[in-house]
Amino acid sequence: MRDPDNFSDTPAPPARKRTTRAKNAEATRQNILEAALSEFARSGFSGARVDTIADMTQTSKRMIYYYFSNKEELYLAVLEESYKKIRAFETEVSLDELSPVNALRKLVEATVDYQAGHPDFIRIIMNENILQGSNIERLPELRSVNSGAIDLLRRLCARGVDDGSFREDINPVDLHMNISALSFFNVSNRYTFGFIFDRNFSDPEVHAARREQIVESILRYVRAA
Amino acid sequence: MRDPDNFSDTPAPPARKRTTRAKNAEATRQNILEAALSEFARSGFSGARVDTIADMTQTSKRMIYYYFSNKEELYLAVLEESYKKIRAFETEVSLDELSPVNALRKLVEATVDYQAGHPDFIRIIMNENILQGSNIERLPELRSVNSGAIDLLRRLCARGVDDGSFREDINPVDLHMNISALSFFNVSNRYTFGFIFDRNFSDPEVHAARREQIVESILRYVRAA
DNA sequence: TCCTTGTTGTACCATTTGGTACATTGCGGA
DNA sequence: TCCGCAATGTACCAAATGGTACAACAAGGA
Repeated sequence: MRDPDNFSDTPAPPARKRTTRAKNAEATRQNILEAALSEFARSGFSGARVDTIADMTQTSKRMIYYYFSNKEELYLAVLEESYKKIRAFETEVSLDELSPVNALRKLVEATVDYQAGHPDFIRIIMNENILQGSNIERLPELRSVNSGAIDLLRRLCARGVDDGSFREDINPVDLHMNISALSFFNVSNRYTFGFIFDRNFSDPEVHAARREQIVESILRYVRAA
Repeated sequence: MRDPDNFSDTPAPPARKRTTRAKNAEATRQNILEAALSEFARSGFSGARVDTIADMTQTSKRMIYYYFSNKEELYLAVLEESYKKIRAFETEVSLDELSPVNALRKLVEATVDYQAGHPDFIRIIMNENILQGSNIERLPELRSVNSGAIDLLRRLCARGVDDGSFREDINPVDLHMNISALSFFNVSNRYTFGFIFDRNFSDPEVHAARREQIVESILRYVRAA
């Protein structure tokens, strides 16, 4: 994913291979972003330590401030990239050749799996909500990004109404919210809920069973009559 | 619930009445707990400032360390009290004289309203999950506390199956999880979701409409056939 | 070859922050 | 009335933490 060249975490031997500096620049930036995602997700904005991020990087703290002028900007960059990645995922799921019911099933399953597979993303969003959305407001382009998800559902609902499998009065935003809520909660509250009710969501079987319940819940929500 | 005596939220005039010290002691502790809940909820564990909590209090930082030996213990006390309060609420909702469908409707509505009315509680739980449940593990009594919620649902399901209104294969933990997820998400993701999809959940009408969708979703989830 | 410019490492600083030393006050029991 | 101890206020500290000064290095154009 990245040129590991002459950077390493340990006190480091002088220098080994050698690539052009220009090439490393972007790689360094990405390297920082990945480390930052992990650290912000683990500890929240305030809990995250810039020094810790630097240590996870193949470069130094100096570089963090070189590419992202301060901690807040770095956090913002992480937030933006996280949302862009989930959008990319959504558009990848191909549903057009499936029946409405099967398409919705597939979409829900994919969403549940995606969220479960990206706990860092979930935590970043949780953290942003603790901060009362103060940063996301600076990223207005996310609105158009996410409205794609609604369009997708709107079309799907229309198809479902046409073939008689869905009821008519479904608001796609509510539907999206139901899907999001059920798949988000699985991950977001994994620790407290898992502890209190003794469910280990890391277990693949537990995950699959829960996913089926979510699918069931959504299908029952949209089905006609 | 508490002796309101000479405590108030505003900067407050020097000192007014005068109660016995002993009496004030418990009040001071409660006063600190309330301030801490608010601050931890607003900023998360790391983001919360002990000095800020002290400022919100009618007493000094010294007292925080007197009653709770350090920041972590204070956080733990807040977490514990939050859970105990939500338990108290659940047992208060009386459902026995209602039909299963109406009882479930009432329970869901009450849950949605309760969570919406206690955003600080929601944030505390979010924060605890960001911390990967490291503190809740030290409060094993919460397990028995919350298992009451499951018992309630189990009985309700049995009644519903008896009178033919509910399907037979409902797992009460899954049902509880659905209810929790849908009502939790409303509050937990209020800022990001609200911003992206332009929904203001503080608006009573928006809240009521969403609540009805959640009830609908749950009822469809349990209904027979 | 040399100089400009983007990139990077080292060492350091000022402030913030959790936490404490120490003195003081006043209630309640003897 | 007086003393012991719970309760509290003031002032302070050491460590952690976000951020920076400054120098140096490398690559590419002149």
